[in-house]
Amino acid sequence: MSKIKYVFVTSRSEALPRWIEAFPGAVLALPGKIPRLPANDVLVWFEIRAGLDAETEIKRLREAIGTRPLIILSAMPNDDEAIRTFAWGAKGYCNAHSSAGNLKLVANVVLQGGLWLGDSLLQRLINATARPAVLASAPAAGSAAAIAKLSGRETEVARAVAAGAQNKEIARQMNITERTVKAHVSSIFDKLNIRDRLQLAILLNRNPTT
Amino acid sequence: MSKIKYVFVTSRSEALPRWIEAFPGAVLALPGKIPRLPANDVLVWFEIRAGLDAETEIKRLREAIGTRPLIILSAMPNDDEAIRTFAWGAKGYCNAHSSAGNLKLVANVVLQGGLWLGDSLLQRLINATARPAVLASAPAAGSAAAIAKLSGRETEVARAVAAGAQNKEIARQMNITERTVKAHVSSIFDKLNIRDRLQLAILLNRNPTT
DNA sequence: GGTACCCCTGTACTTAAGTCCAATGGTTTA
DNA sequence: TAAACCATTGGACTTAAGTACAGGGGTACC
Repeated sequence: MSKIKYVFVTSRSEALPRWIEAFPGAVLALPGKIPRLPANDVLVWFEIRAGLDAETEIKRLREAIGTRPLIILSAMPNDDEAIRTFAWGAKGYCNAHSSAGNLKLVANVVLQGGLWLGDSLLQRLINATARPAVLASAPAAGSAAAIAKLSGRETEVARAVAAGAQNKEIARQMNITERTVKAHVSSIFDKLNIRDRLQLAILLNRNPTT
Repeated sequence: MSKIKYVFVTSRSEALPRWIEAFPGAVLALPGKIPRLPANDVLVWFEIRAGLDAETEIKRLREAIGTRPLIILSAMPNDDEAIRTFAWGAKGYCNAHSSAGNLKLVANVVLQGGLWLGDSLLQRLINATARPAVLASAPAAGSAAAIAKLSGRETEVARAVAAGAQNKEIARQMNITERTVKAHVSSIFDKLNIRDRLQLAILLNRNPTT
């Protein structure tokens, strides 16, 4: 992993000392004035502040940063706010006044592909999800029938493709060769009688009507 | 952080080579036969295997390990199983055949207080939780808001792409050159800050809330 | 033991996709 | 009227995707 660039998006005039302590080279940006970002290895922090439409700002920010990881800072964290931010695509949510050490920890976790959220929050998510109705409606109707024809690994690959992943990414994630991913992908096309990954994404992502 | 002890709970007679590679000093234990554990710095892995009542086992295991972090391994990971395991208190869920490097990564994330779960899973959790309250007031930032930024022709192209069409087909259909289609497509990617047509399809096809 | 999968990989090839640089003519707007 | 989009295209290029052909090792079933 090469050098990571840290960008703090906040309406403050200057960064909190702890942020700088944690990430000396960090860049400060105002909401709505996001600088151009390099292709990768960027971690974006957004601080929710009073008197600021977090939803609008975060969504705008998301468009500016694409799929780069985003962590939300809040001076007064609470579960509801956290859930909303995760719904907007955040990978982490933590106290804006966390120590430098904790910030680095959170950054590490997120950069390694993990999520950062409190235990109470997780429990709320689980409780809301682990109900029959939700579970039942999860996989789209069309997809369920389609996926049934696939083998275990093929299913994994198909899901990843439907989520927008490229072969190389899937290979890394599943710890196999890109060649093997291609083999699975071809087999999937064959079984589902479709021509390319775009069709697969459409098939698996389409809504169950109802 | 002092030395961490890793315990793998599985019905296998021996650990997978990758587990040992990742954690040379790891201990193997059978479900129901958990050894006494030191006070802290223990990370417990539990492998879900066919023909085993995961729920009962995990709950029993939970009693034996207290609040020590638990990560679930599954040879055939899927979202439903993952949700259930998190409901039972797991901190992570990953493929039992992950590489040594990945296992260490997951361990790191969890030991540092993070959670490990796939993106697709998070999305399901979020959707289940946030839908009634949040989405009600903010109808699908996805398609509508995104498309608004596109010009007329770009919108046409975007819709065709999201429907699974190839550039050549779109060209014929719109009676322009494939080259022009490409230009529109590139412009779309640029405006929506996405990388390829697959992402576009996902963006436009994801539930526009009725 | 044979047949049929599944999972994994390699080489080599064709084609679709996407980008870069560059240009033309039309419309809208400050 | 200049600036700023929009729609259109060309040439050249790089890379991702997908296919064809071919193999190895594993499990499951008859």
